[in-house]
Amino acid sequence: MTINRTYTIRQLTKEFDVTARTLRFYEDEGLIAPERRGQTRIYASRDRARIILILRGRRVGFSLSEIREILDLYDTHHDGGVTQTLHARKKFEEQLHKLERQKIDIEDSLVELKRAITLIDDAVAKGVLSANALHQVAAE
Amino acid sequence: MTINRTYTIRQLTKEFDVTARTLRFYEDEGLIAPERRGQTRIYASRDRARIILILRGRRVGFSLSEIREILDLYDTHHDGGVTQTLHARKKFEEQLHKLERQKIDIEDSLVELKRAITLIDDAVAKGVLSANALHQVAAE
DNA sequence: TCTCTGCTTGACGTTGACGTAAGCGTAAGG
DNA sequence: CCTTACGCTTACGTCAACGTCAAGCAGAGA
Repeated sequence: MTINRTYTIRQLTKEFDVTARTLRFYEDEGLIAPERRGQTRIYASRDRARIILILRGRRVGFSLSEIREILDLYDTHHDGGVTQTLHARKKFEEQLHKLERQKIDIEDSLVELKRAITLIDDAVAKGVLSANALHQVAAE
Repeated sequence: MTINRTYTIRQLTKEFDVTARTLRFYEDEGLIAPERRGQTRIYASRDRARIILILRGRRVGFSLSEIREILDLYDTHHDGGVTQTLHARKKFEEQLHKLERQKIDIEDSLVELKRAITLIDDAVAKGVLSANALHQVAAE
């Protein structure tokens, strides 16, 4: 079962290192929907889980509207018909491919950065800074 | 040796699917510096290589100023002293760590998306759409 | 009671990364 | 010679994702 804790806005801002403005903004944008005790927001575990997804989505380069789409899919595809569900499947696959392409980009960049670093290390070790060798990395 | 072709702005926009405005903007921002024949920009292989780096950097979530920093490092660290060079090494490592963190985020997201898709497939195969099972994915 | 702390709702400001439109130059083809 | 294609600069516009006030309520403690 899901843990049924609740959280204040402050607790979440500290846990995830975001501002309260950000969380309220995500609410305005329909990404989360905490309950209210009077005026004050009361975040449940569900909201917290969504925030985790939002922030990770943000880190991997999804826009908020893309993230909202994914969250909506998790929420609503199961009460739609088969058509809705297959639409959801298609959207999930799109995101999947986007991330796979991005993973390749990252791996390529990692290789390049590591090469640059070893070249620097070699150069420093020998006391020689080879301009040509370093330029190779950038030009390839 | 580096190939010594040149390119018009149009050729590059088509090759990389960006607008001319974008390339001119990158020039204003100091990311590239094509030569001129009169007013007209003439891009060399060097510029093209930089554009590839810029676009890949963009895709993995670097800001243009971060990208400029990296490009500057490739350009200038070898005529600075050892201090400059070690500063460059440090910057490279920072980018490296950022990308490694991002790679983990992406792999996690990939796992999640794949799970969501197989759950959908299973549900559709059985003709049963389990709301609980799907909600698990979002809440974990 | 006063004040402090935390939370709220507007609403305007900011930054990055371009888009878009105006207005002009130039070279080739019909 | 006129249009079409491509290129240029200048400059204002836009959109996302918040930041930054301003002004106010609610409860807890001195």
